[in-house]
Amino acid sequence: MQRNDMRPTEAELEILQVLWEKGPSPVRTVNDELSRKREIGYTTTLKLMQIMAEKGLLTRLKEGRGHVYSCAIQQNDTQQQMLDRLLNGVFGGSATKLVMQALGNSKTSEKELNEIKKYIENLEGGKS
Amino acid sequence: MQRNDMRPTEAELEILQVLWEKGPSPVRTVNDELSRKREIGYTTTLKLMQIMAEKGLLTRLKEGRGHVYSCAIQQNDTQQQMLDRLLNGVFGGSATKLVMQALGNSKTSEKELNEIKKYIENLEGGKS
DNA sequence: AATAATCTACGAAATACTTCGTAATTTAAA
DNA sequence: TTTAAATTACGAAGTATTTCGTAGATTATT
Repeated sequence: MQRNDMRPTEAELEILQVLWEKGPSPVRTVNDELSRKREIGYTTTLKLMQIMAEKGLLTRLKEGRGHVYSCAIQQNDTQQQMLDRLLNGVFGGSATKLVMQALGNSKTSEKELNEIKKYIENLEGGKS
Repeated sequence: MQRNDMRPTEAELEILQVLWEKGPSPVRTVNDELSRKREIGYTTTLKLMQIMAEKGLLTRLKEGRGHVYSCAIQQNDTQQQMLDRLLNGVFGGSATKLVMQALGNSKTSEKELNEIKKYIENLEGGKS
């Protein structure tokens, strides 16, 4: 399994997002995607991705004229890790507090709220 | 109200945590607290807190030989802001996904799960 | 008042993160 | 095969963050 203490930076996260969504892609694709949100030079994206490959956040394969990059870390693992960080760093470790705040100030639909309720009941079942 | 787009850094967050928990405190107290977790020089903490005061994250009052610092931003606001950031940055904006992940991999007690369920039902009531 | 202890102000080094220019390389097109 | 287009490698500048040393000021002790 991948090293677990990786803390992607803000910029790295943007790139991971694209790759998680679009799957393995060349720099060009990632850069195009990032450019839709903000101005960013091609070589900036390239450099970031090269560094991420060195760090082990991405892997890459030669493909035609350039490379195709893939995420080396799971989206789930990253989510969990960053969640833990927020939980301990800002919510004093209370998942309850975090969950309530997340649901309170967000436009979560009734349907989704119901799903969550079911999910909780499932958890409760598993514990008893 | 306080500016809403403040992004405390990691180190700043540590300090805010202490002040939120202990209330207004001098540098010495904050530094002692931080030192329990990791090695950090007094002047490092001092400098950080001075910068935070400049930025408007903290306020301070002369008190005896030194100063007493207080948080200028609410814990709630900060929690919400960082939650939003995580939500959009890593969970694609889906509070549901985030909540499930938070509950899934954490040792939330049955009692707490129940509280959350009630909280959700309350939300549902408010929406209909 | 002299000495010691504590705190502040200031500057600057050390580190981490982001950005991009340029030159070299590779591939495709003319 | 020459030219053009795309990609890479590399270095380095720019910015933000974290760290701390030193000198000076303030307060408490002797």
